Amino acid sequence: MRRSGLDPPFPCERCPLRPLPSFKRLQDGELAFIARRKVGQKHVVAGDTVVAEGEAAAHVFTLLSGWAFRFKTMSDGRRQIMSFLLPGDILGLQAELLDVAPHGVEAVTDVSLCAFARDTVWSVYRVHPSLALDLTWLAAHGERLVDDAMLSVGRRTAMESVAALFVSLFKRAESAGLRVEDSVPFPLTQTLIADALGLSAVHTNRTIQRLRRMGLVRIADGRLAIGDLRSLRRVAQYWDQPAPLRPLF
Amino acid sequence: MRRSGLDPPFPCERCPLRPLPSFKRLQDGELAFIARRKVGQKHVVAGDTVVAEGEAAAHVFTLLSGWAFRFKTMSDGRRQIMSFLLPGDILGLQAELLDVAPHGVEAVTDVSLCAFARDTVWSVYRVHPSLALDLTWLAAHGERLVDDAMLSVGRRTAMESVAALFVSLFKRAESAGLRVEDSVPFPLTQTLIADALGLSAVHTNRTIQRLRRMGLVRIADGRLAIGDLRSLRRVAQYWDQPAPLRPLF
DNA sequence: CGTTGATTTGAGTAAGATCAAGTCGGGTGG
DNA sequence: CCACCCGACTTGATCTTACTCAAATCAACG
Repeated sequence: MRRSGLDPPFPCERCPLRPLPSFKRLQDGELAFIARRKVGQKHVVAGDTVVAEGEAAAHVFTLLSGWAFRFKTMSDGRRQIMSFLLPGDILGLQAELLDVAPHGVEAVTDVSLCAFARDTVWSVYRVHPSLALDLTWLAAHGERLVDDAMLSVGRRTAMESVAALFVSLFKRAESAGLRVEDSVPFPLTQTLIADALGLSAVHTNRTIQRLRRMGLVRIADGRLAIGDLRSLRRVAQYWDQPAPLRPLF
Repeated sequence: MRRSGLDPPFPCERCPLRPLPSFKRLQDGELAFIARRKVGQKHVVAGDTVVAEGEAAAHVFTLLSGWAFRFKTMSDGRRQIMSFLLPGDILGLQAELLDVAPHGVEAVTDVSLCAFARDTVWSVYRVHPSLALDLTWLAAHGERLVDDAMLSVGRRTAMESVAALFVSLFKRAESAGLRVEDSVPFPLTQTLIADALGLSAVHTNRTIQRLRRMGLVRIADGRLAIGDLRSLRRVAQYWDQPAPLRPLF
């Protein structure tokens, strides 16, 4: 296990995410404001904890690179993953507002996070109402993701759930600028997928194999490619509205 | 089916919820501001739709009285309830921010809602930063509820899920001032509970019967009483941190 | 080359779904 | 008042999806 720490902040002016077409442009002064509130870069090694379950809030973070997930565990070890976090996603808002993190956050890959000063949220609300609204937008968007996942876990069959997860992650990875040719990076183990969908790892494995044999997905070398998006969506019964521009902190 | 409509607003100054001990006190001017933005009272009859799935946002509402629920349906009729809404809960924030309601809302009982003017959210952010923060708090709190529910649907057994739902609803109803003696109103049908927990109605029925026979809950005359909260929590493996004061719009 | 984590396969089992009746209570119309 | 209807709840029987346990394979790594 390698070290985790807090480095000098990566300069927002050279942010690799912000220029992407899926992110909202900022107004004058807003970028400078965000940059000023950024206190450093946190690095967490794959498999390590970013935020411990039930811990008081440390910082609000934006995920700059790498994948992570939010989860809850039960005393006997059962675990439910609420959502995966990709570059551009914010984390720690709940913990900040509700005083304590109602869930843990763990890094799937090595991860780099932009850390914001402790009073950032409140200062955003006082100084930049439009950024504050963006923050609420991000909270609402986060809930939308969980709502979608809830439909999978509660009502979709294993086949449909896995298919829906693949479509959703593919689109999100694409919008984070991770798509190359017809594939995106895919660092999730089958155990993680199982914990996100409320399935056992064994059953998840068999389900993925079926999707593969149907030629709907290809997973190899840590990358995910979708053969026929239309068909996969049909299997999943999953249609989302086209994503609007999203804010980035 | 009786009529639904929009009546003159119930005066915020005489709000029956706000004085309750679980709600946050407001600063000077905030109540007046809220009252000014309130455009009317919407009444929806039990079983009717408050917000249609996929519809553009109409208003942001606060639930004044009655119970409702947020849900998604699949083309073949399978339905997942994301969360129940009790007096004091806000609804329509997601639809307002994300342009379209990602889920439907239906009334369980007859329901009365405080409707706010279309530009309310933005004006809150410009004029009353502290209220804006409250709005985000409510969004974050809403997501916490869904996260909890997700653990039930994904990882808890039927027994645990039902128990957890009962505990959660009992506490929420209590904090909305609905508790009388050792019971709260309980208008949910077993079908609704099933749709919230991702179970079949039949299995939900048998599970509730078991809880009853164990003496952990009593449900009669549309009310829910919990025999031994401690034991029920143990069965559910459900412990929440004591609720902090929550904002009310 | 042994270890470790991820994936795969097989066999047996159980939680929960589905199908089919039947009960109970509260309306509604005759 | 009574017959009927409807929705919610209940019960029994059967079936299936997905879980559990156990072991094998495979690749990466030190």
